[in-house]
Amino acid sequence: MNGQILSGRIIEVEAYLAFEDEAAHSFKGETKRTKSLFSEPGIAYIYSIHQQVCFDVVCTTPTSVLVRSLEPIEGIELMKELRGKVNLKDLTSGPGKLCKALGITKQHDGIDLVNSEIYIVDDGFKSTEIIKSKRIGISKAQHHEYRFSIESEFLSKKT
DNA sequence: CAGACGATGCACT
DNA sequence: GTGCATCGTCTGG
Repeated sequence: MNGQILSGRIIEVEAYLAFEDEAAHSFKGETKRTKSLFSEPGIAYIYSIHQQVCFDVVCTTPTSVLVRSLEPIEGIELMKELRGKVNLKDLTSGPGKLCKALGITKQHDGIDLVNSEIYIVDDGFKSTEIIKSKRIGISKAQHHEYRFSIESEFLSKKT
């Protein structure tokens, strides 16, 4: 962003299935808001909730993965600037937070995540363990264990 | 147009 | 852990 690289390691995600998942936005069918979900795989689905925005990666439409938490790697100072003065551990520890920290807005909704200014790469990091747990912050279908996180020094600092 | 809702963040206990 | 502010989007009239 602005010639500055902002990067972070994804340490927590949640999966949202196509139609059998009552909590997914795709459950009620396509709307103006969810059109990116039904568009094509490999793009970003960015939606607003309350005063925040959340960032999804569309898999097989309309199935998506919500990026819940990030470990800041590059551009930390700029992230702090974008977020306002916050502690490092709070910089990207939530869907809305990480979007603001990375400068992601709704104008990025539906963009290609391979050839755009926002992209995901494999940094070769091998997690020792994938932690599976129940999803958080939703009112429906909470029993599904579609929340996945990885071991991280950053994560252990939080707790 | 009015009303309801939410994949949140923040302050507080 | 709990409660609430707050606003874009969806739905119904």
